[in-house]
Amino acid sequence: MNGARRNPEERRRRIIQAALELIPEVGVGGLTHRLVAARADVPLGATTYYFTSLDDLAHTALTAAAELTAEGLRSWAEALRTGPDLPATLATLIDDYLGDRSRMLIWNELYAAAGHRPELRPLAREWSDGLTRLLAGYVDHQTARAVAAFIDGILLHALIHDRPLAPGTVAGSLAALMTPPR
Amino acid sequence: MNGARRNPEERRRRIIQAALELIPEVGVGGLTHRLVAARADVPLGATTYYFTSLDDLAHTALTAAAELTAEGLRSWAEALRTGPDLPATLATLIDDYLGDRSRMLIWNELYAAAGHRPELRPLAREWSDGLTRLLAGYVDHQTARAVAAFIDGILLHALIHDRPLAPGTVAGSLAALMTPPR
Amino acid sequence: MNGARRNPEERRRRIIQAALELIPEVGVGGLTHRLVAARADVPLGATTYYFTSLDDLAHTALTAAAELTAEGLRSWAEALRTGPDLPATLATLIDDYLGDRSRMLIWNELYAAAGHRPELRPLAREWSDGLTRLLAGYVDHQTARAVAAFIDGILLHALIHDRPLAPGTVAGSLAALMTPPR
Amino acid sequence: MNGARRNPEERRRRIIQAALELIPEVGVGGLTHRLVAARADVPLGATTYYFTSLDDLAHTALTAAAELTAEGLRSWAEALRTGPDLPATLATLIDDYLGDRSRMLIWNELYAAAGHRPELRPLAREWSDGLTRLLAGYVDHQTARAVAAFIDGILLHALIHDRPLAPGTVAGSLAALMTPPR
DNA sequence: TATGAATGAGTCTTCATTCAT
DNA sequence: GATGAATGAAGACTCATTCAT
Repeated sequence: MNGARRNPEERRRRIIQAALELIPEVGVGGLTHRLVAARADVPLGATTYYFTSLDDLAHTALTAAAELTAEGLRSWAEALRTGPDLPATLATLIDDYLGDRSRMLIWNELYAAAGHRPELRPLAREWSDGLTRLLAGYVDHQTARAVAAFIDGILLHALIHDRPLAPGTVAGSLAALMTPPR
Repeated sequence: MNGARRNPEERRRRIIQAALELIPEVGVGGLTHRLVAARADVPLGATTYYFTSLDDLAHTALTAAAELTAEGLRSWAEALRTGPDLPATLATLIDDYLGDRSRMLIWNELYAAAGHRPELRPLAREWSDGLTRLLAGYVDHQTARAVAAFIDGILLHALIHDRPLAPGTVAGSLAALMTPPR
Repeated sequence: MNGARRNPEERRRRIIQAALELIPEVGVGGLTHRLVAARADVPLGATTYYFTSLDDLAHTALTAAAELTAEGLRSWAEALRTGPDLPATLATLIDDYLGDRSRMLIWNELYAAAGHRPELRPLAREWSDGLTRLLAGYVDHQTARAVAAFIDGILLHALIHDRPLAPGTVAGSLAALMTPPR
Repeated sequence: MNGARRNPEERRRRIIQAALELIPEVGVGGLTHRLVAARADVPLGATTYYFTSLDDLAHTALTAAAELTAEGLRSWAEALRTGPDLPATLATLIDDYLGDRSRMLIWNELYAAAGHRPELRPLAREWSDGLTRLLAGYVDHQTARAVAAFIDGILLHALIHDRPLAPGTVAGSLAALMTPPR
């Protein structure tokens, strides 16, 4: 009777979505079939039916997060292309990102998990590599890497400090980083 | 006859040390009494005898890591005081840090764990706050925060990339960040 | 092929039955998952699958015992309604009860457990309250309470003495208790 | 320096006293060396040093409780000897007893424990037998047993009901029980 | 195809008891 | 004589995974 509920693709998506909601709350390591099934409001069996194992589920969810990130990068690209001032636009984009704490937490979990699960490293690199590629359209590659690292540092700081760096400061620092030495 | 075995302080230290070895391998969430006991080569009961709970053990180990970090900061302070050129000295220190992958992994685990375990946030802040305080002796506070964030970003990048940023690039970026705009 | 094993209701009942068998042997506090699972001839996991916790299991078993007691009271009611002489009939019923040592032990365990587990008190009151209600159909309420207390005292004595009170004595005492003072 | 603390007899007594305090709170089965040692404010080792095993400790504590009960019976004997009216005096004594909930709980624990630990049965019988002996000085033996059972029933009821039987009712019932049928 | 009952391995934790000091 | 460090057995409980239906 409930077509949507019975749609396999939809089921998978709900489960992944539930996992993504839970990761910021309990960490990747805190995921359990039961927790995910309850959050997704699907039967317990569904989580093992649609995914080979819990690891598979976690990996799929993190891949989905990476895909979302790729989308985010595309919108950054668009903004940078049309924005008037590179550092200021970047600072604004970063400030927007800071508003999505859960996205940052997922990413941080991914970094940590990649530390002891090598198969996650390519996934963990996606954001940073994509960001570097994007920036490399404006500055040289080494500088792009440095700026990407700086941005990651800013996000990391925001996670554990009550007050993030002020956008103005960020913009200034970005400008300094990206301006070729006189 | 068995003096070593009867040395409580030594026992505690061995257990903490084992936990610190394991965190980079399995993550904070991957710690188990059994794993720690086996690594420390102490009976299973010892891990619960010396620590109220596994959480207590993990927290104690992370606190010990923070203490090591504080020591590291003191040696950075010394190096900066005597070093000729601030950015170059910092770049060297960072490069040294990059050699201690396990220390970086522990720190990263701490960041991630702090994301869903608020009681760890003060601990997670220690490195970043200490670094900021140190830098604030040389530049204004906002800049110090930005530089600290940058350094954390560099370390993070090194964790997931095969090749870290070149010290020369780092030194250049630091100089740019720390030089007051003309 | 294994129909019986797949019958959840049956499983639950077996586990509860096992607990009820064990309580007289080891006490409520002596119940363990392992003990119950072995007695019920079910896998260890079944005891935690069907009951939230060991406390839940014990509570459920005691509730089942209370239900049996309620049935017992209904048959007492029937017997008293049709019996010729109230005290003599009661004495006979009590004497019958004395033959079921395990039921008495369970009830005694419940009383003791209720002493330090307040959530069991309502359950512990069921027998005594039901009995009082029943008797209140024949004598005034205060007397009914006194008689109910007397009956409980008789049962208690039987538990620790080799030889219970003689039914004749019991009948005489009941008659004395229930006869309005001249 | 602290002579009392170092006095072995005193130590034993403190431990037993602690156990007696704890039994109403956690039950006989809930006793642990640690709990008792903490309550008695003695080192953990003392509880195993002065008692062969935890069972021994519990048994000794219950024996001490029985001894207290024997004392209680002596004062009942004295009261009954000098009191004007037997049922009324007994009712008063019972009412006093009801005020000492912890003593009732200990006794109830003893009854329950005796159910599955036969070695405790003689101890459990002490109160009831002593009471019967005492009453046998005033009424025939069978009646004495019945009255003793009634009194135990009253105490039991008080444990699980908020409101005990009224002393007046108790006195009336006792009078009825103890008056030879006309 | 989909489910949820079922299981047993593995987790943290408690604790009686031992024993070196 | 006394203590408290130490240990390993055992307990409650969780959960990934399997599989009958």
